[in-house]
Amino acid sequence: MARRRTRTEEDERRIYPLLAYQADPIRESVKWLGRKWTLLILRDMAFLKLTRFGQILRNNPGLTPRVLARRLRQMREEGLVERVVTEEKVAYRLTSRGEDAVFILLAFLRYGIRHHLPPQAARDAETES
Amino acid sequence: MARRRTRTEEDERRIYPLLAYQADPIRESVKWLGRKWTLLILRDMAFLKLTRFGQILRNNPGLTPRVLARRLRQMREEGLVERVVTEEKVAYRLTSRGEDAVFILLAFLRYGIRHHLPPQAARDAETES
DNA sequence: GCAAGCTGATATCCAATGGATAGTATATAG
DNA sequence: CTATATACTATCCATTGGATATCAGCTTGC
Repeated sequence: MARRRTRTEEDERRIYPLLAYQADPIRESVKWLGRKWTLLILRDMAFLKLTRFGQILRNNPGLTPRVLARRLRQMREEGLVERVVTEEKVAYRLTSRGEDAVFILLAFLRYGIRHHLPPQAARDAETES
Repeated sequence: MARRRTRTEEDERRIYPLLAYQADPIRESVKWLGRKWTLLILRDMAFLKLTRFGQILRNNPGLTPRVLARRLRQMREEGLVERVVTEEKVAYRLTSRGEDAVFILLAFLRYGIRHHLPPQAARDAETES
């Protein structure tokens, strides 16, 4: 994991005016990526290399086909994934925009390691063995 | 903004086993931070330094008092914010765990700048003036 | 050829969540 | 005494999500 970095005053001077922007970038990106299951689907595709409807479904207990279909459609609208049909099979692939969103997943991963893993596991995860 | 960094194979070898973990850190952190309005409330507190119920409410069109109250209660359960009563006034403050979650906001901010700002504004935002 | 079993979905129905709006308790201002 | 503000809570309806069944298209066994 990258070394922790503290936000500086310089950071804040740069960030503040962006939030006042008519289309606040945090609000917009949360709107497209923040709905239930979206980030977990993205995780399955980016890290576990899952590409099939059924794989993603089986990997997420609680996720139903109805919701997965809707989410994939919305993710296609945002340009995060594309639907590819090859040899009569359907596959979903991350676009470059989808790859860009992986940085968000890494931030969640780091937070999760720090705050939702038992202490010993968190130490193992942060210090390379 | 930090320079872009490409994920390496080394990264992937480190990330994969974490996802197989019984309590997947991405799933856990998304569960606590991924509900509607949570990240926007966090943004208001971290970047705009809002501390009052009414301030946050007014700054988020569409957010209702009912939902804000529930979200703040849930955020207190997760230890992201604390409720402080001083001189008969109520204020909410980020805890250190809340500050840790700001890295997630920065990831959303960067994605939003790249993909949800008009091209010229995105360039202005990424290259310091 | 045809039932059995995959696949990627869609349809129906009910539960949970969120949004609109009104109201409450307390305090301060005029 | 009324008006206004703050930090909520209550009621009600709309939207979203979850459980389950079903479907169309294709392959596989026999």
